[in-house]
Amino acid sequence: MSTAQRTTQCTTLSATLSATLAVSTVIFALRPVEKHDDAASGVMTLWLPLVRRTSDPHRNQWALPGGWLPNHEELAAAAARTLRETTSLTPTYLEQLYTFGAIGRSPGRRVVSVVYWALVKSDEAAQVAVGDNVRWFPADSLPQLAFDHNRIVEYALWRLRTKVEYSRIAHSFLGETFTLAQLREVHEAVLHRSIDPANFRRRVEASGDVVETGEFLAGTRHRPPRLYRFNDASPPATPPPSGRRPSDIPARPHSEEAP
Amino acid sequence: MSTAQRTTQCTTLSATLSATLAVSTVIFALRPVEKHDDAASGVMTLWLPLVRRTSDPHRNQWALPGGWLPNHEELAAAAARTLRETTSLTPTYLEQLYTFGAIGRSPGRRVVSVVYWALVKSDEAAQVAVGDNVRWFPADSLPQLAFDHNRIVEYALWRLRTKVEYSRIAHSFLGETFTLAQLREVHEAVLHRSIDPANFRRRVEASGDVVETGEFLAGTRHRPPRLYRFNDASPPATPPPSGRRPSDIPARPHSEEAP
DNA sequence: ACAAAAGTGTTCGCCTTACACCCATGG
DNA sequence: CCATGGGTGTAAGGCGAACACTTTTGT
Repeated sequence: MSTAQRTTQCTTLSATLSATLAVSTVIFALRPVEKHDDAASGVMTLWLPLVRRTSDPHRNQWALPGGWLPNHEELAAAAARTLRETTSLTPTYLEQLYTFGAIGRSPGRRVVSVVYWALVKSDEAAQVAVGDNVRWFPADSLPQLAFDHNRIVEYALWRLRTKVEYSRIAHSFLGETFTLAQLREVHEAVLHRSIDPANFRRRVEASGDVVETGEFLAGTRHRPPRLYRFNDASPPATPPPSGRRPSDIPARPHSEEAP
Repeated sequence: MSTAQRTTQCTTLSATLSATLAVSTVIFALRPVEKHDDAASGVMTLWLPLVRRTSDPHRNQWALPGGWLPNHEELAAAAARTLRETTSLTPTYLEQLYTFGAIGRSPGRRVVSVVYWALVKSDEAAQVAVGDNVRWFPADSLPQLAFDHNRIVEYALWRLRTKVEYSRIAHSFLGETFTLAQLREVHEAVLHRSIDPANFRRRVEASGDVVETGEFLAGTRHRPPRLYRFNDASPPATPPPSGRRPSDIPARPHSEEAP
């Protein structure tokens, strides 16, 4: 096949079908809420990092990290890569959220965005180099974002809040070991309401999602709390296309792609 | 911009990024299960229509209805159209399921498929013209399908079964009015297990999702059952990006696209 | 000793389940 | 009048919400 032929075919394809494919990610982390005087209070809330656009549709507006999908890269891998390149974060949780493809969503050409959502640990989030083009925003009070990104974040927030109640994704915000109070803080920050410590303890212990380490956390102002660890053996209760159903199909390593 | 320039740019785009975008749909309907002698028993089960591929990757294998995404057509509209063109069905429910884009899923070029799932009413499903290239299959025992379509159907089935328990999509299988026994049949067929009629009645009545019509269904072998109607005023309890959250954002007519 | 957080016990009300029972109609 | 599905009553078990209470540490 000559170059001319290939080029012609491409023109046809691109004119009649073929919108441009992009991948974006909504990243959530828990960070201490700021006081007026830039001191940090102990209370944690949901934040997300945004990047400032440097090119033209919506130049200078804040937007979700993302980029075009390279032909040779898996969807989830592209999400993880663009996320790392723009914010230098590594997610502990990454799942496809939704695909946005309405015709008018990007001025000019048709763009279809496969959007992922990610959770990162608090300590890692603290190390992000913020600058003129990357900044954290409180998830509940965002400025006006580029494209339809406000709606996307809103949907991702809803997804996070509903999913935290029936799955164990809250662990993704925490380190290897944690106290039940810390785990409760995560739930309280995500759902932003207070939770009865006694009932929370019993619910979590009964779920089998955590196991005692035997260790205690030292250095607290008062009685030292037990440290727990995530229980890898308990069932996921959720199957986005690779979090497989119990039976049949052989699981594949680490991606959520079905072939 | 000259034609040459445009063509060159296109070649670049298509070589480095831009996979091809497709839309497919998993369609579910309830149909009476077949007996060995081709008589129909009264029991209903889940079926889905598949089309036989006529072109080359996986030629002659069964596959989900679908097609390439035209540049000027909304995602959901493309799903509804390809579904109508291949099976002449009109869905009463249509929702985005997931986007499958793994590199090896289609031999040759990279294809990213935005997959929808749909429900159609039983009486309409009965009128589908089956032929050599369109046929109904029981959802639980499919042949080997083209591409990754077996996995896609498996995921759609899981989605249907979990969603039927907390939302009112079961109504989408039924007509304008229905008896509680018919509604229960839908649940039983989807979940394939029997449900206590007494408890089911109370649960549904308490949910507020249905209202009595005052009419009764005549012509049954025994006591005539009440007819109910779907209650449009009760809350959706579910928000794929347009099934909006209670508050803030103005609802948009009928599509699930966020702009 | 006292404040404050860790952790335990107990009660209440709601919802689901199981199952016994009555009701209405066609044959 | 009786078989069959429509429809009602009721009691037991599970689970979350509320809240009183005990335990253990640092200061």
